[in-house]
Amino acid sequence: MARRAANASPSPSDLDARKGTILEAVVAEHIDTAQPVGSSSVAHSADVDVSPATVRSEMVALEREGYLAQPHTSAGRVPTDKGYRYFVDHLKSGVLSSAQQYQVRDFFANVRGEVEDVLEQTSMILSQLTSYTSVVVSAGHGHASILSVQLVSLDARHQLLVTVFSDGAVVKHSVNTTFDTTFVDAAEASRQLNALLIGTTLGDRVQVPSRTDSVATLIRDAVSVLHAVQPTTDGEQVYIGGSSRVAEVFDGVETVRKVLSILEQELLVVTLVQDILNQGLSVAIGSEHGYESLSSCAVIVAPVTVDGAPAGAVGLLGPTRMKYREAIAAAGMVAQHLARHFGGEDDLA
Amino acid sequence: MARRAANASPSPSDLDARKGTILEAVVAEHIDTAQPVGSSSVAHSADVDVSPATVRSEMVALEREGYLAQPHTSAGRVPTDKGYRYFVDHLKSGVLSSAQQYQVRDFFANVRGEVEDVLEQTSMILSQLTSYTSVVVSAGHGHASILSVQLVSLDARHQLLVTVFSDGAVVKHSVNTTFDTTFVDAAEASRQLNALLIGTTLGDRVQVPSRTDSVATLIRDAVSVLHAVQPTTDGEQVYIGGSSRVAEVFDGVETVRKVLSILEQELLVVTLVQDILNQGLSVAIGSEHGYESLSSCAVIVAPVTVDGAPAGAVGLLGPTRMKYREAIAAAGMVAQHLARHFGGEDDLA
DNA sequence: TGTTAGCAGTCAATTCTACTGAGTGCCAAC
DNA sequence: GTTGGCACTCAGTAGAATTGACTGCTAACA
Repeated sequence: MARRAANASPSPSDLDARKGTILEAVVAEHIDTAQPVGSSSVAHSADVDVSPATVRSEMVALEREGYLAQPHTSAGRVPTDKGYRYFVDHLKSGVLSSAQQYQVRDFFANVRGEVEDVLEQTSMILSQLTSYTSVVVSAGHGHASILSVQLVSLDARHQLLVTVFSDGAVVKHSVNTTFDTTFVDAAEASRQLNALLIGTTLGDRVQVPSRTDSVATLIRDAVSVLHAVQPTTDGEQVYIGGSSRVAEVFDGVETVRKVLSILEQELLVVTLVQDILNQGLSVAIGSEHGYESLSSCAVIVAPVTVDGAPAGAVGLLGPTRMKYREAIAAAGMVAQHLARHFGGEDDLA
Repeated sequence: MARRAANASPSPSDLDARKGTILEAVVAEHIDTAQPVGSSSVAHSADVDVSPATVRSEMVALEREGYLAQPHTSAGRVPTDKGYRYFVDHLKSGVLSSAQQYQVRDFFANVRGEVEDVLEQTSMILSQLTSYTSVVVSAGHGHASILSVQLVSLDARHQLLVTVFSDGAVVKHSVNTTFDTTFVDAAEASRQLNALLIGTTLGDRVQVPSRTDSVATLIRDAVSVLHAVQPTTDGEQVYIGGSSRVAEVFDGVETVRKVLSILEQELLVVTLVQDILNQGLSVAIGSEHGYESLSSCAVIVAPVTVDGAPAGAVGLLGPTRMKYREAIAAAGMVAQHLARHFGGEDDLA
């Protein structure tokens, strides 16, 4: 896969072959064992055939260049974020085990129900597949056009504005008035709102009636409520799967707490995923994403594109020493299946 | 508050005054310190004025009767679930600090937005107030009547059925057909569905047309999709606040994982809360609720009643050694404000 | 010049031991 | 029935000794 980071350091940061091999061996072993890696185990690893002493001198160099770090003098080396970055950038693309592939295919072949349910279940299966916490983000309907709007009266002063978008999203907004509204007025407002809004997107400005009668006021209120999108979001949904994995995968109560606390804030998660995609990355390691409290995490994202338009993303959140190969493969495969699932193919539900 | 458990043991399990005082002192101190409690600290506590030796002999009795347990020979005593139960049953009702009361009042005075948002924020504030994980459950719309149904065409074979309930809930269902549907047919089906369903509840059976034309088929499909409620749920929503608290409040990775894993399963949480309410309890301690993996948890629930009908519940989840007095008071106060917020009072949003 | 073996040194982690002190149960005196 | 006192238990801790997994350095080697 060997995705190059768009924001990679000016020099291509390519190490000579032997240093590269050694670094990769260190990272691979550290991911496996979670322990500092010593020179001898690297020297005995498959791709390296120099003595421990040579490995040691190379490690000194790698440490000086910032790829490795030493917890204390008499310990082995541990990769830094930069070390992981090199590793990920030079990763050969992986594939899932056939059992896992089967599981994904089987899931998408049989999944039924509303979009929301599918995304939620997708998130669960992705987490199950990787044993990391997964995140599925669906794009907002900011660019979807309106198919229908309807005002439903709850009582004389409370209306419910129900809007249906071309992407199948249904959104409700309360419209409260300071005057009583008759059913007739509500129906008339509904009719005019439809005429006004169908085919527009939330970004389009529309010409609202300036009259002062109750129907016109109702229409103005409804449009303004509808268009009052949050500055930070336009209806993205987040589905988090396997948040309990956080407790398994990270060590230290404080880390677990921090990560959970981030996951609680859905807006933050959306922003995080979009930031990473905007940086052109597919993996953000440690401090790369700029979220202080996720500095011991790596985030993998795979965009989901339906009919050429971005439709969301799937992500995985794990420790920096996560199994990148498998996780990237899983996220990629799920993203692809998700895209196909929502792309033209008719689902038989 | 001194709520008696509906399922309390046959005998009212009332200890003589001194035993009771001692037990309460043990529980109170254990809640405070998380440490086994010894005879001397109990003897020196405010409400007890006998010597440590006497306390010891009473403790032996309390242990024999199952209220206390000893982690090991030379340690103090720790309350059992039964001990906590006694403590909770004899708890005097507490009140929140005035700062906390102010916070709740202020919150409910200023909160705006859709029901869902209010509930979500309520859950957050309750968690913040108590530093436990909070759960807010809204009742399903199984008993709400239908205000409006509308079929919106996504394309020739995919319709969206949008249903508005009298409680303000909006629900969508996909209706997919194997034949092409014209806009005219969809509109006609929509009209007839309205005539058929408005005023009914999901429990009511309705007479669907038996004709075989496309409009009638569409109507039948729509009604069956709508009425195909899950056997286990009828649209309850769960809002969980402060799940990151789990990491602070429980010790042991495994416990944290188990609890998070329960919280991930929203259906389970709804069932749990309803089970507890059905048992007539307001607090379920340890094994009382029958969920194996929550055996080290206590759950506090307070029902929310709007206009005489159950409208949901708020809950708190903490370790068995939680601060019951404060937590019960907080849950109670929030439940009450929530009821008032949705009961008749006009919100000015 | 780059690679290697060997060696001395470092330091976290482990193990062992001894000790401390909180807490008990029991008993005899009140 | 209550209490003080005493012997006993045992988890937790602190300190010392040991281990062993590393390193960096240096001298020999190809």
